[in-house]
Amino acid sequence: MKTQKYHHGNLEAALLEAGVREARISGSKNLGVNALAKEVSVSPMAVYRHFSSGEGLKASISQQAREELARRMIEAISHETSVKERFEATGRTYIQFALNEPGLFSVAFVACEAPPKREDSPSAWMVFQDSVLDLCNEGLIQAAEVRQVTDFAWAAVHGYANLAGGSDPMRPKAEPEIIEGLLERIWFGIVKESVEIKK
Amino acid sequence: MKTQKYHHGNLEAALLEAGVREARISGSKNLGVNALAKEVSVSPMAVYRHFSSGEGLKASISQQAREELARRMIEAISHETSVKERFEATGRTYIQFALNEPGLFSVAFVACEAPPKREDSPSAWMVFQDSVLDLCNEGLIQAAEVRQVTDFAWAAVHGYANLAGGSDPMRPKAEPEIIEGLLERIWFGIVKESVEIKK
DNA sequence: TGTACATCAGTGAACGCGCGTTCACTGATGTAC
DNA sequence: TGTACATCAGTGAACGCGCGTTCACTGATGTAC
Repeated sequence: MKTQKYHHGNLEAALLEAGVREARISGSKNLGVNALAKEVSVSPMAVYRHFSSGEGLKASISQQAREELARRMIEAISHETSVKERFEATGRTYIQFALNEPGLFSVAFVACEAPPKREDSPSAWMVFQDSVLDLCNEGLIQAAEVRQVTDFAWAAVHGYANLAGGSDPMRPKAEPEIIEGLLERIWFGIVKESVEIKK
Repeated sequence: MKTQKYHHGNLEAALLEAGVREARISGSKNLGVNALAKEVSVSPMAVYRHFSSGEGLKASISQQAREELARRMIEAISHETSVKERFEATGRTYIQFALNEPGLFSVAFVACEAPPKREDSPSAWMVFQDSVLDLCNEGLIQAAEVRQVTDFAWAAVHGYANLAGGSDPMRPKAEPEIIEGLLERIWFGIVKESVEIKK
């Protein structure tokens, strides 16, 4: 890892690593070309061997953050069995990610003027959608509702994560029972029936 | 308005006006001290007579954007009669504001290191909360649920506004029926019962 | 197996620019007497 | 009603800094023959 020879260093990975490390600490503040080049002890120009522009670099770091989120969601899902629990685990993990890693979360959804070099893998959106498709397979929602349900649940979780992790004095409290209450209300919005009736 | 004399101009208002104008066009990109001072044909130092720092100026412009949002929500509410319609009008207006004024919306919730000089007036959050309190007065929700419901509905609407107004290729479609579907699902999450049963 | 050479992946210095902020200073306004 | 003077609200130039990007160049690697 420390073998920073003149040549043949895995500079791209090192830049992304440094970017993620910086993102954790201070969000999207210090993700510039010169700053990160200095961080990995490299000339600024070297960055352009691997990224088309500073925006491209930022976009790839943002992607790293999203993929980390996706991995945590996948990990959380693996511990649950019922489709409802699996679905709620994705939302809970999403919110916890935003609260535990505010810098990384803000970078994950920062606006970039350039696209990343490849598609997200794993993709947090796909993980979310898959858990909705599972609800569909179980007959809890109809196939035609999949897109609507995904958008609704994603929006509610994403909005809560943004607001609770923000600095507004009126922001929602980030307490477990509040989060569970939110997930419960999302569930009502998904199945459109009260749980008691469903049972 | 054009009386830009040496002295006695309402520079503070002019700066905020220019900031809002710039925010509409390009979000939070060009809200710096030097840029806005130049925009209103004034020396940069003059800005510091009215704002403690560049961050303070940005915070006040952000506040202007939030207050504009709040005014539109109030206006929309005034056309509705039933509490449900009034509530949904706030959410619909919030989303439409984000879609029609993406720059202003992003500035409204941009992170600022300094607080604004006064409280929001009108406050979008208060408008939202008031419409939830109306639901409570009508007996549709319990008093103890007010905070939970406000957080849930605010999160869902805010998240949808952020995602739909973003640049992600997987973002929700910004079509009326999608938005109405979202508002309907939020309503289920609020009352926790299907509408048919309620009637 | 050795060598010539193209290519790759970096160096190091510099550019123009806009940023937030500060300096000493000044023209206009308001007020006390 | 006039005047002296404090205060207010600006000017204009400059600072140090970090930004994205570009220049010509070079050390290391890989490959054809």
